[in-house]
Parts: sequence; structure tokens; C-alpha cells
Amino acid sequence: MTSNAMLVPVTTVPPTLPPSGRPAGSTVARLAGVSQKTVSRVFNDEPYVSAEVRERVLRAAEQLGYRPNSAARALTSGRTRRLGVVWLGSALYGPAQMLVGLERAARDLGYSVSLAATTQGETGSVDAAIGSLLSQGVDGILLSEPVDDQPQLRLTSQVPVVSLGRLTTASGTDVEIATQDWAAAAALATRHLLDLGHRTVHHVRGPQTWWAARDRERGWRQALHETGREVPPPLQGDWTAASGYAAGRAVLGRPEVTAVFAANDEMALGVVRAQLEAGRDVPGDLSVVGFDDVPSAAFFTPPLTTIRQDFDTDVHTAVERLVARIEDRAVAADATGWHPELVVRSSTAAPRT
Amino acid sequence: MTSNAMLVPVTTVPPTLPPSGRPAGSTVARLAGVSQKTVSRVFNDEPYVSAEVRERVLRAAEQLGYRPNSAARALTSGRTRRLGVVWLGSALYGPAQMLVGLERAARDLGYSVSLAATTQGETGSVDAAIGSLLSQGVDGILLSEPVDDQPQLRLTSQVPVVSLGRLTTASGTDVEIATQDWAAAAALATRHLLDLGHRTVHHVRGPQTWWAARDRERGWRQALHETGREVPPPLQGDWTAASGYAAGRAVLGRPEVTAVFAANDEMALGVVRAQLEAGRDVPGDLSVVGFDDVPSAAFFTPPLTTIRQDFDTDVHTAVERLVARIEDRAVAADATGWHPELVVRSSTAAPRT
DNA sequence: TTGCTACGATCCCCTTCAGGA
DNA sequence: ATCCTGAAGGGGATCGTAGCA
Repeated sequence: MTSNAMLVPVTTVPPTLPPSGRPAGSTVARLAGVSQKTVSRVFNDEPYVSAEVRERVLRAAEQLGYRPNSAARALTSGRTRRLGVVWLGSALYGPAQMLVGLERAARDLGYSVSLAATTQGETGSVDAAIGSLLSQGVDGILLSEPVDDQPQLRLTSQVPVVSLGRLTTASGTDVEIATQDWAAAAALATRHLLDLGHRTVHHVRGPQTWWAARDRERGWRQALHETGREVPPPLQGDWTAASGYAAGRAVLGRPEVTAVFAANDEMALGVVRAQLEAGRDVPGDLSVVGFDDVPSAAFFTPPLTTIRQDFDTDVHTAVERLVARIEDRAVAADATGWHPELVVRSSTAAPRT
Repeated sequence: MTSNAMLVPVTTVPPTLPPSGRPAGSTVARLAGVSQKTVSRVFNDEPYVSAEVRERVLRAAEQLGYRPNSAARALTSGRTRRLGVVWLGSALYGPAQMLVGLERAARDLGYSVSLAATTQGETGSVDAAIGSLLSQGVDGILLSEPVDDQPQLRLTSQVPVVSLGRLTTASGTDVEIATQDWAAAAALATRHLLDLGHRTVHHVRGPQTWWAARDRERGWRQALHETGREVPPPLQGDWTAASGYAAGRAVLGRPEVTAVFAANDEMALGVVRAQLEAGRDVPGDLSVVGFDDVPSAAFFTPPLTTIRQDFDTDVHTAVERLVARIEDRAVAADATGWHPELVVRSSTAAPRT
């Protein structure tokens, strides 16, 4: 590139940075005296760049504050290295904890995260969220809590989708499910109460649109069936302590109810509160087990017996599978290394005889 | 550019859809018998497209499953219509609730959300998160809980940044702060206890890296100063019930401690638990006030007196300001329509005389 | 190592065509 | 007729990067 003075172009190039407002790779290239392609090579760790050139490019980039334009990158490569997460917009412990894990797992694999929240009880909001994510051009989608009456999931053919929960309508979609069977954990809780000598166990379940609620209810039923107990009709809750409180009041006049398994810790707290407020004793008059082991559960009064959840395991394998499908790699055999665990505290005891 | 048959290129164009794997606007244009530019017009609601042509384009797009490529759009326009949120990866109620509000507010304004979590206590993680978001090409950044020892915020000059909390190091950065003064709310809690007749109020504070913790401590100090009370050294917590429990145990042997204001509800729960476990009564022997009014607080034993937070107000104005700056609009005067509110339940009472 | 080019959209500017002055 | 104005739509350059020769 021998440039003689005569040919210096008329095009007075301003230190161009529109419209992104940021320097481009070509600017870096000019400063470093190399081609734009070489700059690209350096930033993608491609071979055939001498250490010296690499160094020069990096210095020039540093000086200009250059960083690769992800939009341009996405345009040519067809991939964004971004995952979409369909999240139930809720400050509930479970979903929040899952989101934390998802973000971290994605980041560890070199992906960023776009969030699309759904609104509970709003029909079609899962589909809307998926549509929004597809428009943003994510490489894959995670369904963190696919709460919906009838998600159509029509749009899923475009990118891989992994769900962290079983769907009510799994009709022929190629959505992959990555989750453990929480029914086993619920059975654990139920058996704990039976082992203490309770005749049967009542259940405060969560909203039926949540797979987590359905799983837990199923586990409770199984445990009762296996031991030949009567299966009382479940009490309906909505995850909140208030709904647990309502359920707790509902059983106040029924002395045959001696043990309750609530589908999460907040509802268990509500059940307990209803008893204490009515002058009954927990666990003396009623044993209560929760689910999740929220960090505060150990400090409830009485400290709550519950099932410890480990969201991270499920979440990690889900993200790994999704990324594997995106990158067309073989899916690693799932290493379900972790098992739900019963944490016995002081809200359960043998029934009064 | 007259092309005679001889020059018709060898390039047999396949029904192209690489590398995005999705049909492009030009494909839609061909099917609809219009130019690519017209397709662009239709999808941007630009004028000068007849109703009939618009209809034809939309039908063709529908048929092909076309949706505009956001990467290409971002490349030419220089904006992504995405906001970056720096989030403390934590399932704590406050941050989770804020995130819910942020997503919704952004969506309402036509922006999507990219998430970058920070790791508590990891130096430079706020800067790393910001860097990651900038690399993704967000139009603006929200700092939801700027927890860091010394965030450098060097990179902020590139896009507008709005913080939901006061920063420890506000050194000359053009970060805008959008938040109410929570000190007033903390003062409210403190005065409630003083009004009940307590000599002074002890405080379990949160981590000093959190602005929320600093604000609340400041409000507590102010209330004590204004009424000429002694300001006891604060007890240090970390937001968890466990840390509140430790603080609660620490004051067990000190009968002069009759009232505690904890910086959040979980720590308050821990304080209460330590008392009850030791056979002391709440509020009989110790009054306790929390902060946040988490949904479960009403079902603690005893039901917790606390300050009701409304995250939505702050969050909405923050997002609105950020978007206004992005779009170079005048910033609307902030309408602080909401005031923190004391919720009196059963964990506070007059001291024993 | 380097150019050249494509990726898919936007932006600026152009042409065409009615209809009215 | 000439000129103009506004609607309707097209053409080409361009954004910043990665693939191919």
C-alpha cells in the first residue's frame, strides 16, 4: 500500500464512527497498519497471526476503545450467542433462584441472557414472550416456568427450546425437558410424616398451571397410595403465605387432620400461622412440612421441616443441553448428581395419641 | 446496467436463507412483487404505502414466517432497542422484585432486556457486567443494585446509565440516580418505636456496599439524633435471617435493648427467632421492626411490623428516564407519587416498665 | 496474510404518476 | 400546455464483521 502524496484522496474521512458511535474494526486496522480481516482474526483467536501483529492490533484496539460490534457479527454469522429466558415475572423464591442459576450457567458457556417475562394467568403470554425473544434473534430459548393454559409454541421450530418443567401440552413440539422428577422429593416429605405415625397426610398444592405444583402433588399421591392410605382432597393454594393461611384455617375444625404437606415453604408458613393464631400447637396438634428450604425456613417459628431444593443442578444441565443443541454437539449424558433432601426441623412430630 | 443474456451469472441462487436460516425481507419482496424497501416500509409503519400493497406484503411475510432481522436493523440504525440490566445475582426479595418491574417497564416502552449478573463481593464485577452489556450493544444500562467496592464505571461514556441506588464512588461519572430517599422510611420505623416509649432503638444493618443499607442506617441515625437519643453502635448483618439471628443472640444478655430496627424483614425474622428460642417474648421483651414488607411478613410469628416498599415506582421512573435519555427526549419531571408506609402488626409494643 | 463480498436492513435520493393551478 | 405538489415506490450506498479464494 504505497501511497504517494498526489493520490491522497479527496474524501476527507472524518474519524468515522456513525451510526454506532463506536470505532470499527477497520479503524483499528488502519491504526495498526493491517487489514480489517486481520483485526477480525485477532479478536476471534484465529491462527495465522504473528504474535507481533496481534500485539499491535490489540494495542490499537485498546487505544481506540474498540470492541467488536455484536450486531455485525450476528449478521454475518447468523448467531448471536444469546439465550432467551422465558421467565415468570415474579419475586417468588424458586423462579428467582432459577434465574440466578441460568444467568451464571449461560455466562460460563459464553452466552448472554435476554429476559422475557410472562404474566401469570394471561393467556398466550408464553407465546408472546417466545415471539419477542425470536425477534431479538436469540440462538435458543429456555422455558424457566412454562406457566400457561395452552401454550401453542408454534414458533419453536426456529431455534432449540429447552424447558425446565413438564408442559401441560407437549403435543408434538420438539421442546426438550430437562428437569428431575420432583415427585420423588414430595414423596419423601409425605413418607416422613407417615413414618412419624400420622394416619394420612393432607396437601396444600400450588397452582395447577405450574409443573412444579403438579409434580409435588403427584409425589404426595404416590406415597399415600404405596402405603395404602386414604388420599384426602388437596387444598388449593397459590404459593403465597396468605393462601396457606386460608388452607390452615379451613382445617381448624377438623381434628382428624394431623399432618399437612404444603407445596412450598411460604404456604407452610401460612398453615402454621393459622394454627398458632387459633391457639393450637405446631407440631403438637398439627405437623407441617414445606418444600424448597428457603433460607428463612430455619428461622420460622417453629423452624420448618422441609425439602431442600437444589435448583442449580437442573438449571445447569438445562443450559448445557440447550447450548449443545445450538452448537450441534452431542448432548452429554445427563449427570443427575443431586438428590432432593429432607431437612427435619421442628414443625413435625408424632401425632398426639 | 444492461445485462445481456450472455452475462447472466453462473451463480444459481438457491432459495437463499443462510446463514440466519430465516427468510429475508428481499424474499418477501419477491413474493409480494414489490421492492425490498417497500417491505421495510411496511414493517416500520412508514407512510406512502397503499393499503393494498401493505396487505400483500403482510400476507407474503406471514406465509414465509418472516420477521425482521434485529441484527441487521441494529447494524444500520445503530440502536438495538435493548436495555442492559446489571443485577445482583440473588434471589433476595428486593432485587427480584425490582427485576420484575424493570422488565415490565422496559417492555411497556418497547425495549427488551439483557441481564448481566454480578457476584456479590467480587471486585470489578459491576464493571465486568457493564462491559458485557456494552459488547452486546445495549442502548442504555440500568444499575439495579450497584454493589461493589469500587466500581470504576470507566465504560459508561458510551451509553446512558441510570442507577437505582446511590453509588459509593460517584466520582464525576455521568450516572444518573433515580431513587427515592429511603432514609425517610427508616426514620419512620425508628420513630414508631420511640413513640411507643422505647429509650432508644438498636439497628441491624445490611452490608455497607448496598446503598439500600446505607440509606436505612442513615434514616435510623437521623431519627435518633432529632429526638436527642443515644445512638448505639449498629449490629452488622448481611440481609439473611441467619445474620439477624446472630444479631439477636448478641443482644440476649442486654436487658437495656428493648427495640430493634432491622434493615430488612429476613433479618428481623432472625432477631425474633433468637428471642423466642431463648424463652423471651416478642414484643413483650423486645420490639422488632423490619423493612420491605415481604408477602410473608404478615404470617410470621408474631406478624411483623415493617415498612412497606414499593419498588415499582422507583423502577418505572428509572426506566423512563433512561429511555428518555436514549431517545434524546426531555426528561419528564419526576413524579414521586408514592411514599413509604409503616405497617403496624404485632411485633412491636411499649417496653415493659 | 490480504482483498472482495455477502449478510439484511436503513437512509438518502430518485423516478413515476395523478391531479390541480 | 406548463408547472407544481404530493403520493407511491424503487435504487444504491452503507453499517461492521466473517467466509472464501
